Parts: sequence; structure tokens; C-alpha cells
Amino acid sequence: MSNPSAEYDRPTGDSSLLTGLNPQQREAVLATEGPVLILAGAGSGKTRVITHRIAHLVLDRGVPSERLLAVTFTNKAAAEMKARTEALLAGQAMRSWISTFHALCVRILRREAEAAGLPKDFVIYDEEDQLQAVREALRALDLPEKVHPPRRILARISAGKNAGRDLEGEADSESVGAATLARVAERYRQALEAAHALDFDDLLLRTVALLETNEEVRQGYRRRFQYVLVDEYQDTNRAQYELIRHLSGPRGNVTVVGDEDQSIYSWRGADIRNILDFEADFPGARVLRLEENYRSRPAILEAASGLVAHNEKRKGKTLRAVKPAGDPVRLHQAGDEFQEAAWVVSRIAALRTAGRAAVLYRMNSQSRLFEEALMRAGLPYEVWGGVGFYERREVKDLLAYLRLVANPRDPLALKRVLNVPPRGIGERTVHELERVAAERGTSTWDALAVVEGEALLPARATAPLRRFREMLEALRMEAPSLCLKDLLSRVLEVTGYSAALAQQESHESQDRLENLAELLSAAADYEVRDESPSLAGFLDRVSLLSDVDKARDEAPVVLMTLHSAKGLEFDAIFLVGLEEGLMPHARSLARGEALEEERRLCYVGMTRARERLHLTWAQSRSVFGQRRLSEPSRFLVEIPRDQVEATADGRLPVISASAPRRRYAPERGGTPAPPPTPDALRGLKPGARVRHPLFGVGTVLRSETAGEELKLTVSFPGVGAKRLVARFAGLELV
DNA sequence: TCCCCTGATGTTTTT
DNA sequence: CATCAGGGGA
Repeated sequence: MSNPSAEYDRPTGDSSLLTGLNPQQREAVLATEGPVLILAGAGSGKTRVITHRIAHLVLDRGVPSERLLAVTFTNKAAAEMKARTEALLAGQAMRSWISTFHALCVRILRREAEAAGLPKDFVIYDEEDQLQAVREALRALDLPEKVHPPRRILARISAGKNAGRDLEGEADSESVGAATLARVAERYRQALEAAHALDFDDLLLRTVALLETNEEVRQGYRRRFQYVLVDEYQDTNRAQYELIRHLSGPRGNVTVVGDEDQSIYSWRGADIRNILDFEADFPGARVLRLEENYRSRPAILEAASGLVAHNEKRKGKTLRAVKPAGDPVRLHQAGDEFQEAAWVVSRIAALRTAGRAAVLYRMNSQSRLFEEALMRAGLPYEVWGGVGFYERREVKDLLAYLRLVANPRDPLALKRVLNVPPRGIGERTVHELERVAAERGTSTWDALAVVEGEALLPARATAPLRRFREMLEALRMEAPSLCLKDLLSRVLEVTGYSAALAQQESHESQDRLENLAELLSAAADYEVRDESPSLAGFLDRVSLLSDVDKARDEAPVVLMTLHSAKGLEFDAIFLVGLEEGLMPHARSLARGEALEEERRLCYVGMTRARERLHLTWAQSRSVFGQRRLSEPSRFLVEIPRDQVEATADGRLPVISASAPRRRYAPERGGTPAPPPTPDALRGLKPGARVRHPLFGVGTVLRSETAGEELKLTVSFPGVGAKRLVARFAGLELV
């Protein structure tokens, strides 16, 4: 077979697309044929190269845009790539598929549902749904959650799937643990099958299986996608690798872009070998490097490169800073985590006019301190990730109703909202429904009609069931004639959901109503933007969306985990909590590979900075509610110090630049244990006014004593009622 | 059936 | 310390 792209070959000419690119970038744009690995260092203009390549193929080489496929990891990256490509194409219709791996798979599976052996109406289970399914599997097998934590089970099921292992086949394995796991995995698989559900892993695996087994489908997509491009290749897992291989074919034009130093998702099955072995996997591959860094000041780059040089598993590269020298890297040693937050916030306040800042931490739970400090300082900020919008209870409730409208046989959705808001359907009734469903091999939804029809329960229990079923059937009848937004508000009305919330009048229910309103506008927005909007399409989209994608990108200060920061850049970066056990995380200390990944994570964080990089650690920190002394991260020792300026809170010593190996011995007597309940608060009566360090001045609604503990319910204007333990809350009498 | 309280339990990172 | 699943009372 000759090169399929030859038909589009045209004289390249002097394209304006190539001006303004450096020679390495230009080469990467022009190298369109055959397998190509682009090793793109942080800040080397990777997205620019990708978008220019696409535009070059379309404009200069005459390739129809629908012949191109570009795959990324996040919706945000996909959206940016799409927008920038469209801008370069200047009005020409852009019909390439530019999407995330998961969205690509959903698209293929929806189109080819029949060939893939999938029900047309399959739904996507998110992590909460998955956990629920695991819990039910455990219950069905009579395995206590205490012995088998659902989270860990799920992680192992997922790891098994991603590694291509067949857990169910291991049922007779010698290890009892493995056998049990296999039984749970099998139950889990059955549950998802019965629910017409696919989890995130399934989306990839089923697509791979489809392409593997169905010649016709595979050839169809290969013909369609003559140029395949993969971003963040270092984070692909085995299934994603296979997907790419199937789509591009043995001699396809496949270009992968990545940076082994930024591989940070091995815990989710990403295999760094994919990028390290690319040349072996794709014979004849060209390897191009982008090593000029346009993003960061030299001091930042030097510190980051010096750190990652301690890794052994890398191809190695030398990043050159293009920008002239700027500020040195700041390293700050704080007394405790509160002082750390205070220092960061004071620096942010001082730098306010100097662009956007991001605070990056290892785990989401670290965000709170910084939120509180920023709030106190009156600085606007946004938290990306964490407890996501789409994970909120009310949002998931409403989405569950929508899922039921799309497919009433979705058992998790049904169970979730059957009695939400409370309508007199209790535990016993649910049990009976599930029993009937299991006995007759039907869905819970079909069991509704059976239980009613055969009067298996007293009328008192049957009546609410009938009302629920009729309500949902009516909604399903109505749905096709409504736009999405109207459907949502109709659901809220008919189910009594908004009425139940409105009745409560608490701040909390206000917040919930606002979230629901936001979901409504998200639906309206989707309907306007999508080419062929549908309920199923909306549900797919929502399942694949993360909070970082949704962020409005407006706040001058953003808070997020290091993982979420991948692919982003900010004028100022605050990389916080650089302590042994936190960063690197305690769970990575034992394994060298894991430690290297932590180092890469740190590297990713550092290289997000354009102008200023701040590294902080706290000498003592409260862990598990207990104050502990901490040691500075080994990464701080590994970072070359010649362009680092170190400071510390108060008279505390600074880690010495001249003796970097020295273990730092912290001073005794960190912050004392929490104070006893102040006597002044003991006699508090409802109506008294108190000041809370975070919520401000509020009124005591209730005061109760539980043993030695004094608990107060205090109403704060704009915040709502909070229950506080006086000993910890740091309240002052006003 | 609902609601409140409680005791236990848990903290990595997420498409 | 915060959430949450599970138990007991109204």
C-alpha cells in the first residue's frame, strides 16, 4: 500500500504558517508523514506546533480536515486546541475530531453500538456510581466493607482491567485474596452489564476490543483518520496505546507529542514505557525535540531542570530559556501551615498587579488553609477540582432523574432518587423491589410494575410506588417535546425536588437551588453549542467533564492540585507543602519508581511558572488532627541553589545552602495543643454574639454540653448556621 | 418511615 | 476534624 496521503501532496510553498516558528518547531510542523515522536519540553510551544501542524496539513497540503484526529487528555486541552486551530484556519470549516480519549471512545461506541455489542442507551458510570456498584457486589457476596474497603477493591479492579488482565479468570488462583477479588470483580461486571453501564475503563477497553475484532469498523476509521495526533503521550496507558495503534494502522501517520519528565499518571495505569519505547514500537519513527523554553525565566528553569536531573528513567533533554533573567526562585520556610498560608497570601497580595498566580499543592485537602487565608485577605480566588460541581448531591440527583428519563432501567439512578425527596418509599420497599428484580431477572424498574400488579406489598407501600412510576412515565412521554432546559425544570417541578428544597429556607438549600440553576444554564449552554444536542449527549458530556474544564478562568488567584496544573501556566506559582511525607507523598517513599514520579510531579509544578516561582514548606503541620514536626522535602535539597533566595518566618533558621545534605533539626515546642474551652464561652446563651476567625460575627442559636465538650450552633450572616466545637473553633466573645 | 445522633473511619493524585 | 454509614428513637 502506498502512502495514503500522497494524493494530497502539493507544493508546500511559502506558508505564512511557518513564520514565527523556530527551526525545531518548523521541522515538527512539517514532519507529517509516518510515525513521529515529538519530545516537547515544558513551555516549548507544544500546542503551537500541534495547531500549526493541523493547519499546515489542511491549508498547505490540501488534506480535508475530517481526515485528521487529535486526541488529548482533558476537555480543556481539547477545547483550546480546537479554538486555536480554528483561528489558524481562518473561517474554513474545521471538521477534524479533536477530543479527549474518553470522548473519542464514547463517540465511536455510540456510532457503532451494534457492532460493539452494546445497548444503544448505555450510560457512563462515574466513580461514585462505581463505588456504589462495588458496595452492592460486596453486600451480595456477604463480604464486609471493613475487611474489603470498596475504594481499594475498585482500584484493583481498574488496575486489572488496564493491565489487560482478566480478573474473573483468576477465580481459582492460589491466593484467597485474588480469588475474592475476582468474585467481586465478576459481580461488579454483571452489575454494570445489567445497568447498561460502562465505567471509564470500559469506554477505552470496549473501543479497543471493537477495533480489534471488527475488521470493517477498523478499516473504516483507518481510512477516515489518515493523520492521527496524540498529545501528552507520556500519560497514555496500555488501552490508549492500543487504541492509537488500531486507529493509525501499521504504516499510518501517527504523531505523538509528550515529555517523559511530565509523566505523572502511572497510578492510573499510564505506562511511561509507551513514550520511552516509541521508536521500537513504531519502526522508522522520527524523533524530534523541542528544547527552547519560551515560558519561564532562566532561574526557574534551572531549578526545575536540576531537580528532574535526579531521575534515572528519562530520555534526557536540555531546556534552554529564551527569556532574559528575572527574579530568583524564592524558598520560604514557615513555622507552621498557617504561617505558610499567611506568607503565600501576603506575597500574592504584593504581586497582585503582576499577573495571575496559582497555588499548587499535593492533595486537595491542603486547599482549605489557603482558601481561608485568601478569604480573610479579601482576595478573590477560585478552587479548581476538589469536590466538583458535578459531584454535588443535588446535581447528581437531578442528573439521576435525567438518566431515568433516558433509561428507566438504570438501577443506580432509580435507587438514588426513588425516595428523593422523601415520598414514603422506605428501606423495606426497596428491598422487596430488588428481591423481585433478582428473582425474575428483570430490572428494578420493571419490578415496580410487578410489585404493584401482584400486590406483593401492602397498599400503603404500593401507592407511592405507583405514583413514582406514573410520574416518571409521564416525564418520559413529555421529554421528546421539550428542550433540555425545560425538561430539567419540569423534572424539578414534577418530582417535587425544588419544592422540597425551597421549603427548607436554610442557606444550604439556597446554595443547592443555585447549583441546580447553574446546571440548567449548563444545559441551555450545551444545547446552543452542540451540533446535534440530545439528552444522551448531554449526559455523556457531563460524565466526562471535570471541574477544571468548567472553570471560568477569571480569578486572579487559582488553587489546584499539582496534577490538575499539568498543561497550564501562570505568572506566579506557589508550590506549597514541600515536606517529606507530603511531597514526596508518604505512599511513594518506598518505591523508587514512585519517588521518581513524585519528582516529576514537582517538576511539572515548577515549570508552570512564567515569572516567579515560590517554594514553601512548614516546620510543623497538623496531620490527623495532631501536630507533627516536618522535615523539608528531599526535593528542596536536590534543587540547585545558586539562583534561589531563601527566607524564613521570624528568627527560624533557614535551610543552609552550603550544607544541603544536612538534616534539619527543628526546634522544640511547636504550636501547643488546642486550648481548653475558654471559660468566657462556657456560659454562652442563645442570642449571644461571637466572632469566628473565618465566618465573622454571628449569633448563637443553641448551646449544648456533651461531656466536657461545649457545642454551639451559631448563625453567621451570609454563611448559614454552623455547629462548632467551642474548644477548636477559636471563638471570641463580641 | 424519617430524622437525629453517634461512632467509626479515613486522607493522593482523576479522565 | 469532617464526613458518612449505620443504629436507635419518635
